[in-house]
Amino acid sequence: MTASSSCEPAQKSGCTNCIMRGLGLCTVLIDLGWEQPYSAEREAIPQKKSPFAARRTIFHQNETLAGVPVICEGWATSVMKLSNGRRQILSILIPGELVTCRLLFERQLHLSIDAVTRGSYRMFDLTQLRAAMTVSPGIFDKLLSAYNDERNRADHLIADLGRRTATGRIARLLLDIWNRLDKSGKVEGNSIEFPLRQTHIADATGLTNVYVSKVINTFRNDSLVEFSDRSLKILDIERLRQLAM
Amino acid sequence: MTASSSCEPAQKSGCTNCIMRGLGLCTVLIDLGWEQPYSAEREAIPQKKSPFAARRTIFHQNETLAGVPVICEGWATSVMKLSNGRRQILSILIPGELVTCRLLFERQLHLSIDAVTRGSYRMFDLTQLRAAMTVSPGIFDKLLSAYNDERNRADHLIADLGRRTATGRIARLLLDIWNRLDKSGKVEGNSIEFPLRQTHIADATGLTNVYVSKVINTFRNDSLVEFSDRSLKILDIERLRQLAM
DNA sequence: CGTAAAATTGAGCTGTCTCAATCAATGTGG
DNA sequence: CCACATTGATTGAGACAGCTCAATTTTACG
Repeated sequence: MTASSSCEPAQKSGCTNCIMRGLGLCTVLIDLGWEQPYSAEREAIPQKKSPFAARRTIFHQNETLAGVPVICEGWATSVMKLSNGRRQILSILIPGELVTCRLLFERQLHLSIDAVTRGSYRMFDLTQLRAAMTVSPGIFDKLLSAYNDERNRADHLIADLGRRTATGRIARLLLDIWNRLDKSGKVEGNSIEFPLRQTHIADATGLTNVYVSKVINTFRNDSLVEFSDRSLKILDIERLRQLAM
Repeated sequence: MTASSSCEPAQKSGCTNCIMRGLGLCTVLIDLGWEQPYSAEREAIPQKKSPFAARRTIFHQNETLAGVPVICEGWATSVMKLSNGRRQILSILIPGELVTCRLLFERQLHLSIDAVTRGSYRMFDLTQLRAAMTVSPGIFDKLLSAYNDERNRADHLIADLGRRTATGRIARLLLDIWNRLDKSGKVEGNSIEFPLRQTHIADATGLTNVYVSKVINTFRNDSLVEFSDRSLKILDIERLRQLAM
């Protein structure tokens, strides 16, 4: 049986590298054969997954959540929307990632979660997670170190926005996503899935979509990267790293 | 007895609003009469405080710490230093504040802590703190919510740097510091202690010291603020808030 | 009191933005 | 499965916010 149109191919699922699976918090799914390729059995698994459509806001700024959402399939962004109508992307969420560890300790979201592609998330119950944390020091440490990673990325983003030029910021964004996908073995040949629009890059780097287009074109003309069919190929990673300093 | 030259007046100590005191983690000091005004007794308290000089780096980027430092007196900054020589201030540390909650879960500092004024810090033992956290849910929650606050500020800074103009960023920085001091009752009349140099403001807002000088002068000419003798007086907070949007 | 650090000022430059028009790609409903 | 509507990308011309450089003055500090 091939995958139906309502279901992503197993490839795109984040389960393999999902933080919750790493914590053993997903045993039910493992037992049920979740990691097997797409199959009738798999579709029979109780679907607690919530789908989301592309380009929709999944959770609104200031919404209150009773759990911690994890992105199962598809890409999303966490966005801060300012009163002047401008938007700043705080982080790009790829499959298998927790939306934000902050929700482990606070029910209110201070930012909006917007979908890039269509996909799905699974909501992990907060009290259940907190209980797991107090019982198991391993889980506690891993979740907190995930929080530290989040914080680390935020700090680097601050430095990028405050002290780097457009070229550097964009190069760093591309390399950052590259590295994250690389860690979970999602680099194929020298290219990765890359569903972000230039608008997303602009909102993530504090630039204009117009200017992003111009910078990306210089990258293309210099044979650094190639975009095609929602994927990114890096042709000269060394020179790109140079631009990222 | 008046304060000796080697000791700040009680006014400048952060103990009154120190997070550790709030957590009851400072009972020894309380019992010994720490909260009394400057006195011979107070000076007799076992001094675990470590002094630091103005404008010095207190902890270096990538240093490994066995505890969590709390600023007792004086102001400091946490700074990210880039390879191109530029620097970005991630946060301004005022007396009574924990340097960063990240150190509760990770021994390595990823940024540098630089003093603004001279002052002192006290190092809280990591294992002792972790133990207190596991024993007392109250302490756990408070420290984690402090971490959330930190994270929150980082997110807002990202949005500021990415999507706001120089005027807005500077206005927001001034108001942010104002509000933090206000919370701990340190606004007197309509002015606050303000030891930051324009260079600090520049590094915190991602601008140049030259341009900061120009913007601040427009603020002065518009009778929004007044700087004198390391203090800041806000003359028209409403209009300043407008500029901050 | 002398030296180092900080602030000010001006002239010129440039990276990035705005506006606007056009073209390409993607998605949707009949 | 096509036609239309929407969203995204490209391009060019012009404007301006914020930068660099450099000289001078003011302030802070040992």
